[in-house]
Amino acid sequence: MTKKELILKKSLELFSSKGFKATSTKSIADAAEVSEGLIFKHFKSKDGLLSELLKIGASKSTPEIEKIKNSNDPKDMISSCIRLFLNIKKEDYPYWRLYYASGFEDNGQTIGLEPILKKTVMDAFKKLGFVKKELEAELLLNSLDGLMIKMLTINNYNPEPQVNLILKKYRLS
Amino acid sequence: MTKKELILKKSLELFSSKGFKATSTKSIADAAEVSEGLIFKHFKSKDGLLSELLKIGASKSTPEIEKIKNSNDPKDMISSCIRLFLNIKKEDYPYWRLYYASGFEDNGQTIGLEPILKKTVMDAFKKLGFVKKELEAELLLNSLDGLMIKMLTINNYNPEPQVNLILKKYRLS
DNA sequence: TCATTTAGTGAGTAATCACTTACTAATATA
DNA sequence: TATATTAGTAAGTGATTACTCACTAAATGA
Repeated sequence: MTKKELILKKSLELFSSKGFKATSTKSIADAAEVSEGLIFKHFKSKDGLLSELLKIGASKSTPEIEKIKNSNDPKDMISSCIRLFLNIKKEDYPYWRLYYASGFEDNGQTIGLEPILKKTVMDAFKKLGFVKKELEAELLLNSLDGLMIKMLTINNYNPEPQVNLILKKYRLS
Repeated sequence: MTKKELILKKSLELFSSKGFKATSTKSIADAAEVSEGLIFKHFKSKDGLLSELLKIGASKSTPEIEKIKNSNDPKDMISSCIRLFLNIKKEDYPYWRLYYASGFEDNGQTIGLEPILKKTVMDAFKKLGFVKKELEAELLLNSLDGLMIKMLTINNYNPEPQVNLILKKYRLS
């Protein structure tokens, strides 16, 4: 692992556990066992380091989300939205925690899965003949966001029972 | 309004919008137009100020939650849990935002309504003959938490359509 | 009335903050 | 091989941090 990768790894850990503001560049340098200056050589600023992390995190989930979007059977699509959570690797939790936490900050964009999946889920509900497709899509994504937050904040939380219950509610299991 | 109350008011605004760590005691003093020292006279430390705010916030929601807990008809109980959101005053949003955001920090306790309402909702589902009462309670509270987060992070978000949809799903409207 | 507590201030404090600079060592490229 | 770029560091920088201290003014209570 290069020193640059070490900085990314340790800063992700610290940002996602202690918070962005509460993590000093010195504490990152100490954790990664590099000089503080190197952080600024590679990422220009603390904010630059954060956005690099968010970019990496986004790129990790993009392929799976694209796969969902390209599904043409609406039942499959909704089902894989719900199952999405089961496939998130433990090692990627910090990225998601960073993403969700940033929604609570100043100028934070909309939180959660809604901006990513709302249109997709709405289309699927429409194809399935739901009348209030927008409300239904929102309800599903709100439930999934609530579940996601439990996964991210409770240690060793197992989302599978909830996932199965939701699948059952939508008659998809 | 006393200067102490002014400190509480302004710090609540700043903590809930910029975040606790990102808000300096000087910026609070400036906003409240008092000397920085006065903050420490009244609250001993920045952490002391935060916990005072969380205490006040909790005391604001306690009466309503107690009322829900004391309801003996399970349908009423679940229905008023869901309706709870409609009664939260806009002026109290910053308290809730503080509460939810703190769940994302280190050592943050469990997030959301679960620790407050899970037992109550579980009992209600049991009385209504639900088999998987725990899972059902969790699902409902997850949905409500997801909704709550939208309310807290999206400006002028109106929760009423979602509340009505959820009530309908549980045949309570 | 007089002593004590409380409210409030302004000018500090050491520590920490994000970031810079001047520099060396390694590596790539012509 | 000569040159330029990159990786990396140690020691700073001024600004800001939470917090303290010595002090005054006002309120309170016996």
